[in-house]
Amino acid sequence: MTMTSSRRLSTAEERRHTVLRTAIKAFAARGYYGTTTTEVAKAAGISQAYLYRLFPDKETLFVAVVDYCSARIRECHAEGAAAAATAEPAAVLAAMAAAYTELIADRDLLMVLLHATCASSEPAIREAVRACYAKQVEYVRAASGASDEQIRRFFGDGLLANVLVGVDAAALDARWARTLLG
Amino acid sequence: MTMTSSRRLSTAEERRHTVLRTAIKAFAARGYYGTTTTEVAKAAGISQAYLYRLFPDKETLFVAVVDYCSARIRECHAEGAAAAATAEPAAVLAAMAAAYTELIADRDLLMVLLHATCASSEPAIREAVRACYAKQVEYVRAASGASDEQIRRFFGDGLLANVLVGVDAAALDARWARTLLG
DNA sequence: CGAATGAGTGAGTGATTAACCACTCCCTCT
DNA sequence: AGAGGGAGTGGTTAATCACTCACTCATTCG
Repeated sequence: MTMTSSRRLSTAEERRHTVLRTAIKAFAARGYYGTTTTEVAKAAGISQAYLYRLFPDKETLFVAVVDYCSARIRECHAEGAAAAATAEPAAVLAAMAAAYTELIADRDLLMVLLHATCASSEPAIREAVRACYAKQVEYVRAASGASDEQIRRFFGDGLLANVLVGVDAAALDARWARTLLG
Repeated sequence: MTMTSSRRLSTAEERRHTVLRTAIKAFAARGYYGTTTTEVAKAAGISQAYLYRLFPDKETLFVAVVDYCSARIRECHAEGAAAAATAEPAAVLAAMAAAYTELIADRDLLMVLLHATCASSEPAIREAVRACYAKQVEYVRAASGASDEQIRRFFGDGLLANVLVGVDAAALDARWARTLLG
């Protein structure tokens, strides 16, 4: 509607993006049910009322955050695949796994996805989580050419890493933790 | 204190046990943050006020439910191990995995543990989850004599199964779901 | 019998929450 | 200059939550 030159992004769109980025931190701690919209707004540096101008309701906001995380993971896998030593499936998977391990080192993104899986009794959230897995599996398959069995093991390892980060197993000096951390 | 014969269990203790059993269903749907104490009380068939007589607060109640689930899983693993064809680690692990798959078919117990992992930003809950994993890993190790690598794969497979049940992947007719279900 | 004890509840309380509305400020275009 | 619209907020509301209290009913024991 407005002008025809420069300054393409409307400020509201920028804000929405800021909210998604900062909301990860907020939702990571206590998930969909346990996080208040006020906390999300504070993390983004805006009022709670304006948060509701940017997103119609809490569920839509959370789904948008999940989609954002899903996209970040796909970027991460892509970078990993690009850095693979050879084009062999196993090598590509290993490179992707390494990139993923680095990505989830900060915990927040990972915890959001764990929380999203938990909150999948809400239909809209379940769909977002399913879509996230669907895109990941198909991307990994396409980029690596790995077999079903390899892909399954890839995701099994990833989920184990998720949980270990989730309970902060690395901070423990216990045999079970060392066993699972490998 | 009371009499010396018969009727050993106090009724309150029986009630507490009923609550733990039925609370699994309640907490499974929306987790620690999303489930109200009223819902838990209703599921157990008692008033919310009496729930608070049986458990000092919501967190203690939830931790007790997690411990109860943890014990159920260990029983399940034990039954699986007992039914193993041979005493070889791989055979014992396979039998345990089969028993576990059967156990989580009803979703509820599994979802509680997933939710517990999510809620591990509460220190008491994190400790309960860690204890649950610790007991599982050490039990599996002792009962099967498997290597660290085998144990890691065992839990990776288990967690993948958890998530797939969590998002009800079996109900989908999509390639990614078939790949991960194996 | 009567007192004591434990099971169990109805009716709240204060705090918090998602969502809404009326409003101000500021920028841009005419 | 001034109108129009978008960015952004303070204040509120109806509902809901964890948790409490005063109370009743049933059993048990001396």
